[in-house]
Order: sequence, then structure tokens, then C-alpha cells
Amino acid sequence: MNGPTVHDVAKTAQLSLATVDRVLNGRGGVSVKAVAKVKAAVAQTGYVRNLAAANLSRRRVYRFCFVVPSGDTGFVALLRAALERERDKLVEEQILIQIASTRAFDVADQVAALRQLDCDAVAIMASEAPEIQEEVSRLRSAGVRVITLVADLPQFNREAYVGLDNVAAGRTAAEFMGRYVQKAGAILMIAGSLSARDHSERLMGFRRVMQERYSHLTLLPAVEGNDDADTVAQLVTEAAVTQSLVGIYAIGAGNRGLVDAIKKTGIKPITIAHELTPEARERLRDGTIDLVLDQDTSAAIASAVNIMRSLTEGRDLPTDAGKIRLNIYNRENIL
Amino acid sequence: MNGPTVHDVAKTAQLSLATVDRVLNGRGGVSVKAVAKVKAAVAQTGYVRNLAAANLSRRRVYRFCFVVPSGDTGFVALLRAALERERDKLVEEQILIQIASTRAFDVADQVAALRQLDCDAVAIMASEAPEIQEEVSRLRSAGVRVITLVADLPQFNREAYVGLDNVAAGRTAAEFMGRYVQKAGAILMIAGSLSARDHSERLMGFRRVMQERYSHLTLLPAVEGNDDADTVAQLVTEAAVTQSLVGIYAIGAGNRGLVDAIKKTGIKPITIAHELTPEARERLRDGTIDLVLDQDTSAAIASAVNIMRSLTEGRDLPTDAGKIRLNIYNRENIL
DNA sequence: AAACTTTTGATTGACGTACCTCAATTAGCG
DNA sequence: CGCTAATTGAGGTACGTCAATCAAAAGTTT
Repeated sequence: MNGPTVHDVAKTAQLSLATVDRVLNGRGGVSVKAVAKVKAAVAQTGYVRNLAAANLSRRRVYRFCFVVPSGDTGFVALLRAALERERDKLVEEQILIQIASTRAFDVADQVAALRQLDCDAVAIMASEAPEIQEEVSRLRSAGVRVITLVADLPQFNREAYVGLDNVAAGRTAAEFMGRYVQKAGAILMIAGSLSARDHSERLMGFRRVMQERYSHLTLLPAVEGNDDADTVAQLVTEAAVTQSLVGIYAIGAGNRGLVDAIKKTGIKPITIAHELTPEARERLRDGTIDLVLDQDTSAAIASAVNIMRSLTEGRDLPTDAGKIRLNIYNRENIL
Repeated sequence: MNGPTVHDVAKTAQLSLATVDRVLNGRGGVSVKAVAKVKAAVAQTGYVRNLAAANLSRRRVYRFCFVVPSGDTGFVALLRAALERERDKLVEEQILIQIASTRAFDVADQVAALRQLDCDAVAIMASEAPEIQEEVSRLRSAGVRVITLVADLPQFNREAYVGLDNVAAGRTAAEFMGRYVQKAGAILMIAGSLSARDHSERLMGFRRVMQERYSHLTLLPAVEGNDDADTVAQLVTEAAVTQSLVGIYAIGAGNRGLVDAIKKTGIKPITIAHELTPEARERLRDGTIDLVLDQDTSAAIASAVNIMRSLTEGRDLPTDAGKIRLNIYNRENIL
């Protein structure tokens, strides 16, 4: 009733268990003839390794760490919540998740967090600073596998990136903006920080498509909202009174300020925002925000864990590893 | 270095392994006092069951079956491909996936497929016919857990549904249609079959939102394309010459016919289709199709497997089990 | 043919949980 | 108190793989 085991393989290959094991686990010291016999026997019996038994026997415990900014609102809050949810599932599989909080944009704090890590692999969401690059190099040479999360650091010594293709996200936003906006006018782009790679990439993609196909719309110079509601509110208000605003692309956080400003000034721009936070969800419902582009935090974490596991096991990654789907929400498909 | 085991729990609870086991696996015959002691010990030690060991010991082999229509094009082809991919991963976890092909809309064939099943649970994508309902009942009373896939059969005796919320999908499509279409005119809705529940639900959602918010657009009576390219082409051509067509909502398959007809008649309607087939992907790129709504087949299968496993283990399901995300693609975010 | 190296065999002990049996103890009750 | 019923203990086996040992066999070189 049950599937074939290594014993069956050994039997049909007419070899000892030891040899079969050597072949199956690539321990070497086996003749080519024996290798072929084992492979044939595997094919013939239809043997598939029992993962549970393998894991149990190996008694490997994976220790993975996520270094993410603190903050109890917006996207990072979603990310942390998802992390804690996933963590509980993963302990059962002997995967220990450690979460390290850092103050956003505080490089020294991020370096400190990285310095005191003790794990097999790290997924970091950090700034693009040389001090951090150095710390990443140190980790790598200490045998720790490092990947980036949400915001990539391509020239660092990281081994993979898990997150959106932010250029494509920006292009997608622009395509919708171009289709939604019905009359000529100005488009306001608010990033959290122009020096954050994820934000600048979105901007780049957005700009490019707008120029390619929707050049009848005027692009205002991109502004920095610092992910802060008050700053965002002020920027939006300013643009609203000086320009005929027909669209807003909100790349970062601080959407509360955006919504307040829209209400106060009474303008009706097409608004596209990022990340499906509870606030954004509410605004989609009441029509203040027209579209939300979201990266699924659970999917990102699951993908990150898979990649870290592959890396620590020495397997190589599929080319599309880490690609996270861009989820698009309008008022009708918020679950 | 390693985590606590049942032995540690027994030790700190000052109880025997047998009693701890009885509590942990709910075998009964244990005093409330002992239960409390065990629970406290679990909390104190931080014991978490080792899934690999549990699975190994349990030596449970799950045998799941997917009954899906045959066909080597369009959505069902995507589904089959995804199934075969998943299958290879799942054998390692002692989950055996069996795929049964049926001729679409051929009730007798579907009944025959269901009749010769031998497994713990089935996921079926079938027609809404009384013969099938009867067969499902037979399976259920034989102890087989039955769930529906992609197309729900709510009044059948199924235990769960894995697939889109098709009403919401239709509503979402309508919202985009309303936003995209710039001038007044007629909207054509082409379903595969009006009696297929998934299609009629999409239609319903679409109609409702169009009437609620975009009533300046005229809805033509829904037509049946039978998922056939030629039929679809004819229907589109007919509508194109008699009406001022500004939008097409293609609910089922046969998009090749749709594209041909659009090209031949030279009309430029906003076109929203379902399922990201290779064909649809191509048409998104060249601009013939404006949006594609897609259900992720891999996600659906993974969800189905999880649910079938939960059911056969007697666990109860979370309320949102089986909900599949609606993926939305425009020309900029096809991966 | 002796002295090697390489390849194979036989065997064993984990890993942590599930599940079973049989005996021993305790509790409940008249 | 004795009796039955409920609870607990002790111990063992099995799951399939990994990883290691040591001895035996086969193959190469000098």
C-alpha cells in the first residue's frame, strides 16, 4: 500500500543500502556503473524520498532572521503581522524565525541589528548605505546567507531579492492612471523618499509610461512625503490650489494625510496608492482612493523563507525566485 | 540546542509519556487535573510538535483526486499543467495526486470518472447535473470528502469550494469597464454557457455594477459563445455591425475568435477577458485585450490540497478557506 | 605477487512522534 | 470495607532516512 523505500531501491538495484545511500546523497566514492544501477532502480520502483523521514533524520534546525523597520502602522505593520503569523506555522517544521526591529532610516540602528544576528540566513529591509553594505559583506563572509526584502540593494552582496518588480508596478499604475483620467490636467506623484530605491523605481516606471502613452497629462515634479501624513497633506493641498489636479500617485505611506487634503480642498483626482492597509481599504470603499497596488506580505515572507532554505541547503534558485505578484484592488475586489 | 520534546513535557509535568500523549492527541481517559498539568508543561517548555516526526510516525498517505475537463487549450490546460507541477512536489510529502480527465459538458463521462475513484478526497470541476449530484452523494456516504473546484455546486453535498468569488469578479470587471470606456455605446457580454454557474455569476456581478454606476452604457443581452472561437467570432461580428460597440466582457474561452472578429471589423472596444492563457497574454501585449482577470491555478490547487487534507484529518476549515485571489493584468504587469 | 586504492557490504544508532498493550494505581460508590 | 471503574505508568515497536563505522571485496599499480 505504501510507496517504495530505499530498501526497495537497494533490492532491485542488487546493491547494498549503503551504496544506494551514497548515490542518493551524493557522497561520492561510487562507480559509474553503480550510479547507473541505482538510478535505474529509482526509476523502476518509482522511489520518492520521504521528506518527513529525511527531515527528521537530518534534524536540521533552520534559524532565519528578518530585519525590518519598526512602526505599528501602514505597510510595515502588515509585514510584521504576517511574519508573526507565518512564524507559528514554521516552528513545526523546525524553522525558527527571529524578527529584529530597526528604526527606519536609522543606519546605525540597522547596523547594530545586523551585528548581533545569530542565524543561518537573513532577510533584510534596510537602507542603501555603505555601512550596511559593509555589514552585509561581513555576514556573508561569516557564512550567513543574505537576501533583501521589499526594497532591493542590488549592488550589495545579497544573494536574492524578494519583492515586487517596482518598475513594473510603477508602469502598471501609470497605465491605469492614463485610462482612468478623463480630462487633461496635472498628475502629482508623492514618494516617501526619493532616495529609497523601491520608491524611485516605481516613479521611474510611472513616468516612463505616462510619457510614452499619456503625454496629454502633465507630470508635476515628484515630491517627498517622508511617509508622514502631515507632510503629505501639505504637499497635496499645495498642488491642489496651484494646479488643476486630475491624478495622484501615492507611492509611499501617509495616506491619511492624502485623504484629508483631498476632502478639505474638495478636489476629485484619480488616486492610486500602494499597499492595502486598513486605511487604504476603507478609502477604496468610500471612493476616495480609486486603486490600490499591493504586494502580498504573506507571499513575500513565504517566498523569502523558501529561498533562505534553498540557499542554506546549497541548492540553486530558480530564475524567477522572489518575484512577488502585484495585487490590484478596486472597490469591488477588496476581500 | 534542539527544541523540547514530548519527553521534556512529561518530565516537567511529572507525568508519564503515555499520559502526555493521551492529552496531546486527545485520546481521552485523562483527568482534568492531568490535562491542566500537561498544558502548563507545554507552555512552560515551549514544546512544539515536530511535524516531520509526526508525519513519519503516522505514516499516513493521502490520496487525492482531481476531476477536471480535458482539453489542451485555454484555462483547463493551465489547470492541468499546474496540477502536474504540484503533483511532483507533493509526492515527497506522501500526498498522491491522481488526475482524472472528463469530456467537458459530458455528464455521463463525468459520472463514470467519479464512479471509479479510489481516494480520500476529490476536487471536482463538473457540471451542475442531477446525475452528478447523486454520484457526489454516493461518494460522500462512502466516506470520501468532496470539494468543488473553479465552478461551485452549492446545493450539492460538497464540503468546500475552491475558486473565485465569481460575482465579485464580474463586479470588478464592470468597475474597470466603466472607468475605461470613454464614450457612450453598447457593451457586449459573451459567456461560455449561460447555464454554467461560474459564468452566470460573473454576468450577474457585472450587470449589477454597470446598472448601479455606469448606466449611460447600454448592456446588450448576454450571449453564449460555447467556449468556441468560431461561435465567438460570429457573435462579436454580429454585434459590431448592428451596434456601436464600446466594450466587450469575455467571460469564457474562445478568445481567438474574439480577437479575429475585432481585427476584421476594425472596431476598437475596451475588452476585458478572463484567464491569462498564452493567447490572452499575447493580446494584452499588442493591445487587443485591455485587461485580463485571472485566477491563479497554482494557488487554487494548493488551497484545494490543504482543504482536502484538513477534511480528511477531521479538522475544521477557516471561514475563508478556498477563497482564491483575483489577479488582474494589464499590458504592464504580465510577468 | 604484494602493496596499494577504490568500491561495496553489512550493520547500527539516532531522530521524535504515534499508537498499542498490560499492569498498576487511584478514585468513586454503595 | 470491598468492589468496580477510571486513570496512570512503563515499556515497546514502527515509521524511513541519514550518517557513520569497519570489514570485505574488487580493481590498479609496481
